[in-house]
Amino acid sequence: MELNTRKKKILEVIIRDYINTAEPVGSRTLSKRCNLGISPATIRNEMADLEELGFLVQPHTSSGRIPTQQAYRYYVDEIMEIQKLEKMIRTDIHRGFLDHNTELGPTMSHTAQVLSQLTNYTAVVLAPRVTNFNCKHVQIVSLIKNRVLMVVVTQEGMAKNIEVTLSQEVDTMLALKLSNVINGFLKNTILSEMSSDLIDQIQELSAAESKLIHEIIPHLKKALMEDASEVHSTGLTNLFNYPEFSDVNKIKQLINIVQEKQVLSEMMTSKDGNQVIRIKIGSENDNENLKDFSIITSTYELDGEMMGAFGVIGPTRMNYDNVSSVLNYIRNELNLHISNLLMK
Amino acid sequence: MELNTRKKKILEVIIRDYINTAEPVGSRTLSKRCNLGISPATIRNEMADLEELGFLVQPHTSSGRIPTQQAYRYYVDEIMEIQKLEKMIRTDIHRGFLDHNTELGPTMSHTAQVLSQLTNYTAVVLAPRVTNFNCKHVQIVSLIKNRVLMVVVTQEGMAKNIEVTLSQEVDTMLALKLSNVINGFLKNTILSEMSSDLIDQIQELSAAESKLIHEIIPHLKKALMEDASEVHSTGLTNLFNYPEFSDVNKIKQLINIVQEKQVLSEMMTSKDGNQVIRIKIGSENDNENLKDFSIITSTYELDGEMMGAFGVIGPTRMNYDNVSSVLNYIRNELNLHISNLLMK
DNA sequence: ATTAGCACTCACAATAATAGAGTGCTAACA
DNA sequence: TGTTAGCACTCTATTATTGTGAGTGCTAAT
Repeated sequence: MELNTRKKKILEVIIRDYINTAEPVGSRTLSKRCNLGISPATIRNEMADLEELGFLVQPHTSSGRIPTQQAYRYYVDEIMEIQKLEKMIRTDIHRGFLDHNTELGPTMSHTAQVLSQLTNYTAVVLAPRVTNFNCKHVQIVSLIKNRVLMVVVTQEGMAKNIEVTLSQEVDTMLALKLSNVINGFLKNTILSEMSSDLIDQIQELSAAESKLIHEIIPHLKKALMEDASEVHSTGLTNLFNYPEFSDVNKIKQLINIVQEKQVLSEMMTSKDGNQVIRIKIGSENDNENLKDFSIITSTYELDGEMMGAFGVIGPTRMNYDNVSSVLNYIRNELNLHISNLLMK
Repeated sequence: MELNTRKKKILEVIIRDYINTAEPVGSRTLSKRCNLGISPATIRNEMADLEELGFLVQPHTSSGRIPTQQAYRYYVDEIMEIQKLEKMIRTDIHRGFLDHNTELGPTMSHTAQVLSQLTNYTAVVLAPRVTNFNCKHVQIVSLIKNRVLMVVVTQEGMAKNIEVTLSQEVDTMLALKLSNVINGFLKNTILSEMSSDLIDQIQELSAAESKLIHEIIPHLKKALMEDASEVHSTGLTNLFNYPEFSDVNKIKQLINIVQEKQVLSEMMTSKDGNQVIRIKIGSENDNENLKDFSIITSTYELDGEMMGAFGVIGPTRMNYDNVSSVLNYIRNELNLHISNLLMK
């Protein structure tokens, strides 16, 4: 769908105005506020056209108009350009990361903090997922009686805990031995491809030990499969300040979204085109609870491999420009710091 | 403060009614609803007295009356009696726990689930804190270059991860050696009392190794000190259904409470008398955000030692009877299952 | 001591009136 | 032919007005 230059300009101004004020935009105020050099009557005509094309709606006859989701989509695709953040803000963010880049956890929660603060929306950050990375080392630690803790360490230096109860008692020495056996296998295998058949080939294992290993492997695989990476969210209450969220039901939806970490995680990591910044507007979201929201996400990488995702949830009347700029910059910062953190 | 029998009875009925309906209670409806055998006029007189004594207030002249915090306090201390839960509910809960008692994490989140479901308020459960327990074992796992993961295991079989960056590279072998050294010390020491002076007495350590140990010990201590145990919360949206929470500001307060896990944790674990069920009503809470809420908490134990806490957050107009009964029973269940889980 | 009766109060709901911002349409204009 | 001024009309939001009902306090009778 192509719009002529003037329609495009008018649509842009309307959207900008509505994003700022949350009030339906009328022709008169519009012509006053931004001097486009055309009269309200002309604007009215154009607006009527835009309404017919599906870009605008009137909440009721004889009120101003508000943008439809289609309008936001058009704005995002055809009008908006991602700006570079101001120099001052950039250095602020950069410094902030330098102060928090000692450990992975703090880096993640700091990212969420910064995101929600810069955008005034709700921020979500997914920590790196351990699954699918090359497993460097598995350490089995005896907890008590027949309960053990398995610590899986990836090539990149990330760790994940898995706690399981086995059929037999495991003391410190046995735990060490089991670790060694499993690590022997792991030298060159991606964990998710590991087969427990190989175990039977080992000679020096007693029947009991072999049985334990057979128990352990599926636990490892299963736990890594369903590995929902940590989800950090901040600024939940930011959204409460926007008039569209004075409705308690919307707030419920929001809370449900943020609490369903599994869903959130899948949604944010699912590939979808090659865009660096992914924008989902209102009903473009599959998740029922997100139909009234927009969500803008991006991902961070290590060696070209996607490590995790982060993004912002807000009203469909969202400041798409600003959020995109922020995500864009944060993405670079994250890529930088994560690689420092894990590979240094 | 002592009230005569009739005043006590009337106060009780008013509180019960208000808890159910959230509407100011008037003399006429009261005398109709519960046949106390006295006329509205008499009730009016008694109510006027109760108001003078600080137990009731009128939202406006010529409306019914609602209980004050003082009234709830009196009700909780002098009127209410903790009932045993119905047999059917008890067995339901018990079975539920049996289905979720394989690991600590699931048990905790299941507890939160059950609590919020049975009470219709917001539930909070603190997982056991590792601090102050006897440390059985520390395993140091090499992550990458100079980053290591320390896994601390307590006598009771709980584990905690601590990730740190050291000044030197640590490989798998060195990690094992460091573990052994530290475990040598730990045999009979509570970790928080461990001194790094002892390290210098060991002969077989190289200067580099000794230096590493000196770096590690403070990290261990610090991490365990500030150990905010995991906080599980559920049923945040339960409260939205009560009329007192149609106000967005109250919701903000609630979310702030639940998100300040550190504060919540300290508040719930701080000792305060010897009560099994601890009830804090409105402004009795120190935390500013909790001034409009009531919170009822209890603790669970292992060998007489407090392991963690759990409780329910709701409006001051809370069903104190029911919540107390539920907490009381859950407490027993938790004590039972935790000991099975950790000691079996 | 209790209660019936009565005048009074106040929040809340329903109704009506008014103002204001916006629209669509028509006719005049460049 | 595109643009604009003018005008009648529409609809919401605000304010004022009124009635209703549940409740109270007080007084006098039981």
